[in-house]
Amino acid sequence: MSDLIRKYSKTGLRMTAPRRAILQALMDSEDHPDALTLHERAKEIDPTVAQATVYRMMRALEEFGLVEKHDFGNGRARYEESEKVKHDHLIDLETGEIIEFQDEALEALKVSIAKKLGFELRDHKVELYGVPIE
Amino acid sequence: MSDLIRKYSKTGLRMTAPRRAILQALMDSEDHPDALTLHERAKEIDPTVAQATVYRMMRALEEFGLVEKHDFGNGRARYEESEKVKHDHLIDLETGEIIEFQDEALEALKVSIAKKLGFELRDHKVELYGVPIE
DNA sequence: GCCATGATGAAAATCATTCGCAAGTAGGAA
DNA sequence: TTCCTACTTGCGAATGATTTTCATCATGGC
Repeated sequence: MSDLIRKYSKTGLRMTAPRRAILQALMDSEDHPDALTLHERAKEIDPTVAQATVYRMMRALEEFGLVEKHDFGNGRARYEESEKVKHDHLIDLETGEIIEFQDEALEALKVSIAKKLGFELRDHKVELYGVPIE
Repeated sequence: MSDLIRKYSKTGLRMTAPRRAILQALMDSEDHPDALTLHERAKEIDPTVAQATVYRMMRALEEFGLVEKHDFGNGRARYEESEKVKHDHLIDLETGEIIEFQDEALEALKVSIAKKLGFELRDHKVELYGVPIE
């Protein structure tokens, strides 16, 4: 059984057809869809889902930490399921493709920099923008 | 004479009263103002400056690299004069205050991670969000 | 099965930002 | 200096993403 569904059931939020469709669309996504794209995908499962419901759902999922919201600079927020292993993103400026990466040294450095400044790190955002070599 | 004015004159864009006011407001700012705040400040110098002009000007300044645009997650883009020494930001989640920092190891790591993934780093965004220790 | 509390769809409302346009002006050319 | 034209401006309307309103509907504990 999916992790996301299990986590969702722990939030106390009601399970409804639109929400099931949105959760399913999210689990089926391998990319980082924005709300409108997610709406398209959810409608394939349940054609009655409204845009507003997707926006409401994404906000709720984000508040409960089940989903992460990103702004990759193109005007629409994009989402991905939260995972145990944190990763950051590199955006290919030529294709818009998003590459995920995970780097221990970087994680450690973030914590250490925050501490040096007198802060406890609560959240962070690292995005690299680049072009393919050659 | 200000660096910003000098750099602006090299862009080929015309110098007008509204633009001079916006540039001055920017130079007088020690924080990371958003477009509307900048509009307020520019109006103190030249009360006729319109919002649209501020937005147009900020877009132009960004395109010429004289200014950096940030999204610290509060819905409005915020700006700061570009500087020779690059720095990143740590946002105090309790006060909203923005602390600038510069870390050699972090800069090097960003380049190295991008290269390892087969990319040439063109731009990046690092934001740490934290709460003061104690 | 009942019903209070949540959830939903549709459309209107917000908010930051951009655009259209008619009128004004910087600044190189003559 | 004066002219002329392309660049700018202010204003208000337009946009586009996201949020809210509201009347109606449905979940899930009892």
